[in-house]
Amino acid sequence: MLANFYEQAEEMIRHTGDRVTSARVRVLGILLAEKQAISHHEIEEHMGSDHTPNRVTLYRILEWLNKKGLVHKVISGDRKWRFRTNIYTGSHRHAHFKCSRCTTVICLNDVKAKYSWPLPPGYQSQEVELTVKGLCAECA
Amino acid sequence: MLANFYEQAEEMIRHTGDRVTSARVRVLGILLAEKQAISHHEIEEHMGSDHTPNRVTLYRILEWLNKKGLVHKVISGDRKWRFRTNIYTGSHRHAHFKCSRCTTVICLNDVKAKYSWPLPPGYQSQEVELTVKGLCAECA
DNA sequence: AAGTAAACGCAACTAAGTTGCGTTTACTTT
DNA sequence: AAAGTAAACGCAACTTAGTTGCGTTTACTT
Repeated sequence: MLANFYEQAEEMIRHTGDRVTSARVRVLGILLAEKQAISHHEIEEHMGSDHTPNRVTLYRILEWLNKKGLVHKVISGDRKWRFRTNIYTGSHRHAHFKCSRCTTVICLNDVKAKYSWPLPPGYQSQEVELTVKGLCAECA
Repeated sequence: MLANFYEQAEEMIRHTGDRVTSARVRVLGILLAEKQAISHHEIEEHMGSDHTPNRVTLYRILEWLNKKGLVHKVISGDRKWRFRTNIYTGSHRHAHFKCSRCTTVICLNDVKAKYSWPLPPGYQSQEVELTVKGLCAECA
């Protein structure tokens, strides 16, 4: 199962023209398998503690994936960046829901259609970071 | 000018029933005078370096103001909390715009009306944190 | 197979925010 | 007005996310 994601990840990374390293493949593979936006720390947990890349390397890989458009970053109330592949969304413009009790984060893809913000004249929107906080179905 | 804000701040704080301390009055006064959401650090700069309260105290005051509903917190991409009085908005549900070049933050009050998020069944929304990032009129 | 620049790992650092605890102070009681 | 008290405060030490510099390794090129 996961192997498929690794293959896909390798393909995507090769396609960027930059180097295909095992760490990049594994990180992107994990993010492809995961449907949620997950944190740096959660990614580390998904890799066997044996061959987890160095913390700094992981940050650099995530930053690189973001720069290449394979992944996007979401900030939420706990001051942590979370990462999610762009493959299912195709756009940066969508929201996340974070349960204040169980802290699970889900993506609110439906919101995408609603982004017609009335920005002041002359303003240009590049990216939208949104977190709706509340209680999920299980915790409500 | 600022004196008016301090008076108003004192009135608001007294109204909570909790203690009226000079630090609370000054912090809230600054936030009332400021139209933007500003960071902890920016608040410190607004106070004379002479009588700035301790960093920890400032955090605690801001947390208290938030708990009392006089202020709300906004997170944005730089992982910093920013604070803004609720007096002009009356609701937590509004967005902020942050210019990626000059880093100025403004409030997008008009967005308020648009919050009819299609949350999954059973989910309850408590708070919305949204930052639209892009270029403001001067930097575009 | 050798060369090279891009990735990586390590150590040390920064910056935001938190915790514990002893001291001060706004308010209450007398 | 003076004394008592719990809430605020200040200090020091800590935590956690993320960054920087630099020497070493490795994916790709020739």
